[in-house]
Amino acid sequence: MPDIKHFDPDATLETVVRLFWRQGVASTGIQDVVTATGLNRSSLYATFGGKQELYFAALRRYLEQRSQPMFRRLAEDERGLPAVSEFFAGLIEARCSGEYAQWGCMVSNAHAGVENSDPKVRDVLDQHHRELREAMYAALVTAERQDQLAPGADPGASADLLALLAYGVNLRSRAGADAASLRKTVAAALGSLGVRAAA
Amino acid sequence: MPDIKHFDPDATLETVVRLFWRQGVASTGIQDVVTATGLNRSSLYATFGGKQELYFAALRRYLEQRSQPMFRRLAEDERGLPAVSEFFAGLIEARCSGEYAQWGCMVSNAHAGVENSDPKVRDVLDQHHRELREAMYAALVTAERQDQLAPGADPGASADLLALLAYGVNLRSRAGADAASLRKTVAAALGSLGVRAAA
DNA sequence: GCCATCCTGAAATAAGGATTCCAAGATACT
DNA sequence: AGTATCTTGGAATCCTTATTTCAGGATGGC
Repeated sequence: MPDIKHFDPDATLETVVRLFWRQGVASTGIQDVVTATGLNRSSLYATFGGKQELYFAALRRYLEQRSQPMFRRLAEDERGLPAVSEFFAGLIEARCSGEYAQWGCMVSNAHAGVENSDPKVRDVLDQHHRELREAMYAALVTAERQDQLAPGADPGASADLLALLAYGVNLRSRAGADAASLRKTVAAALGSLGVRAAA
Repeated sequence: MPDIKHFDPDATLETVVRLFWRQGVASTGIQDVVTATGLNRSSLYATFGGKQELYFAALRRYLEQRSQPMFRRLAEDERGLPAVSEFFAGLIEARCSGEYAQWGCMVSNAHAGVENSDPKVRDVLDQHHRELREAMYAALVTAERQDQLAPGADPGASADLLALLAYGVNLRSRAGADAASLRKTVAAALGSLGVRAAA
């Protein structure tokens, strides 16, 4: 009966993610998407709908494919503070060097743009924040069980703090902040939480 | 000889600041500026140049009129930790309620957009960060002199941390984060620095 | 091999973007 | 008052935008 798709929607969406991630939604035209994906306008609209829906699909994909795996790894790491330390080390590495250097975080970027006026987008932002905070909280509770936290340190409040700190890292790295100084800042934050600074 | 301007460039620029602050540069058209300021395209271009120059002038004005006064007040406050605490209280208040609620910080927003690809813009972002950090540092050194800091707390590293935390507050508040939870997070951060949580 | 069904390509549409131009009006010095 | 100089309003320019349309090509069950 019908013809089948002549392209891979998933690979296409991944290309679109990178476009919106780097340039934001307002500065990315459909023409950019057409050029980057190599497929046709008609196929784009037929598969994903308009620009707004395309952006939303890309944002969701970023959350699921990029953010959540990191959150899961953090939450399930049983080492406590070293897990948190490693999370930030990986974050800073990814933000400051390699293919995605100075791209920031697509979700963090979405906070600052007009994207966030769409309620569905805002839901994704809130979900991202909630999941980041809870992963951090899980790691800190694990740390507390292993007596890695300074007396009086509250895992809940500390999770909030470290989550916000991650947004700061994402933002500043997009403007070219130095990886070394970001690492030092994170180390200081973790040092103030733990009985001893975590490697 | 010449005619004089029939409008106040300074008041106009303030209007433009609010446009770019709220919507970003990519989503704000010259038509929006014309409508909001009430003046004519010709006058706009003759006075400020094109859109990019207009945005840059607005960004500088934001830094000078909005950010730097806050930084100065923080740096010159002799109370130590209560000065830092009050800085964040005012920040959260301004970001979450009143005229500019959910607008975020124009400089923080610029980090996430394509604005930051302009080297001149990036210089402003760096200057903003440097001045924020140094104001924070000055307040923390004052706090240290008054024995308000926990033993082993480093004012330099803590200044870095609190500066990044401010970006996190700016970002999350733009997406509608709750003022109360932001306050709690900041309180926890300051509590981990001081011998006792500052009011 | 047929045909309904979908995909594809490229052009067409309609709206909006930034920027420029020019004639008309206002100014302040001589 | 005259005039050179600037400002102003509004139209005009040219480019880019998102979205739609449609004719033709490919597909797979019958």
